[in-house]
Amino acid sequence: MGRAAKFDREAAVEICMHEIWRNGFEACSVKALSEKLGITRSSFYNAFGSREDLFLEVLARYFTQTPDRVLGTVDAKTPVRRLLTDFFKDVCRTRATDPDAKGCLAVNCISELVGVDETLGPVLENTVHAGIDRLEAVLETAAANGEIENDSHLREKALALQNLLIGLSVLSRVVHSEKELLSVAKQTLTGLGLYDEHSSSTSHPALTE
Amino acid sequence: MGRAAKFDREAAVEICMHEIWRNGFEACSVKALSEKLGITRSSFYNAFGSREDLFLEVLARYFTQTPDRVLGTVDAKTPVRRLLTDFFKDVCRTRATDPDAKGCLAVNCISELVGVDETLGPVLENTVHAGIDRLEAVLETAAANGEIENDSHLREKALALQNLLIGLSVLSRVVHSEKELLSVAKQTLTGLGLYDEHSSSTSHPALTE
DNA sequence: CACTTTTTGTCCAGAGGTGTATAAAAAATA
DNA sequence: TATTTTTTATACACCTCTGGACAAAAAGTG
Repeated sequence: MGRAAKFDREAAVEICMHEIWRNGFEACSVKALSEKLGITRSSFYNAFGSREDLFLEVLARYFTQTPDRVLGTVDAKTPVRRLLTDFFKDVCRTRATDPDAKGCLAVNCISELVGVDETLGPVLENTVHAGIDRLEAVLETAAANGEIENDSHLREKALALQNLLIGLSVLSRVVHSEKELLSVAKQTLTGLGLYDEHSSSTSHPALTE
Repeated sequence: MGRAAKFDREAAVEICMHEIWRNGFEACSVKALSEKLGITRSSFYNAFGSREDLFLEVLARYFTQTPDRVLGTVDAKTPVRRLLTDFFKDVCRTRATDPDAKGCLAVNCISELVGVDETLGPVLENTVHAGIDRLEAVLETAAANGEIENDSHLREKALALQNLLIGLSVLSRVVHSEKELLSVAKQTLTGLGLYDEHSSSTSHPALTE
């Protein structure tokens, strides 16, 4: 019942997310972010606590929007190869259609923060490990329902998938052609026995560069 | 016939390279680098011109030391699959044995500078494209001497190799086990038809994590 | 010694930013 | 009106840094 906040917190986090995504975390000072939001530094600190806390909020929000949400929707009946193929196609399209070619926020910040920032670095490390865990779980589902062979190397296959994802995220900063990114994904997934030929292209034909 | 420089320029570039590699370019101010070198800012500017010029010198020096030098040694008789396999093994070992897990200087700086710094960003973009070109040339050699099939998709295969390399560079910031990195490389190379089973392990058995 | 190059130190004028504290004003509700 | 929360503005004390200019000192050679 006190004064209402002047700005929409969700919208503010979204704006900060894009600034950090485009310019990197270190380049986004509290002063610069406050100005971008049209509020004073005092209001920024009152609303978000600190730049580090804001970053954690940004990360959380980012993960509600990333293509890899679908990896958490897997159940015993999910056709995993189709899901993975669709997922990587979605990643390629998302990265290729981004006008700023910003890549992936989390992957961008690995270079910047892991081994450098004692608080945020480990957060990003955990993000990568969680991603590998999730991919492994997805592969376990595939093995359980006979889609792929369980050759006791699912962890390694999950690592290779995460590597493909990370690589695409960085490569897309430089290579902007969806077709080229898709060819990388297709080749690597095919080699891992995970490419689904009949996968939906989600109603969009592959775009030419 | 004037005064001699007080410091060894090569050694200075090496020191700066490690600082930038470990902390990122933006974090390395002229003041900090000068202090690290034990010289004044004036001497820094006199010797290197600018921080951007220094960075270009650092990059050039870095590329004289990176594992991918071997890709330029290919001639018509080179067994390409062995060379590529050895190369990726070397990359995995180099990254895994780095006590700081610094990854790859050039790849680290992509996130930081591409799309952000108008001068240095394009330099790094060109580096990536040059890497793809070089891999494509290597694959053309392999096709010419019958090691692999020339299916008119060598450019795409080169892209997939570059993606593997970039992925490993970033992944190694988080995953420090050489064995795990090697498994990623092996799986992906195998899938691309480029893994050489009899490749030398360069007299070091794979280290366990 | 003269000449040259490098190093040093200082200044300029400016730029950018930090977290914390505090008081007043503003906005909302009862 | 009183109460509460948010916003604003300001101060503190400090920090960090920039490129360029310039003069003097230092170091090396002829």
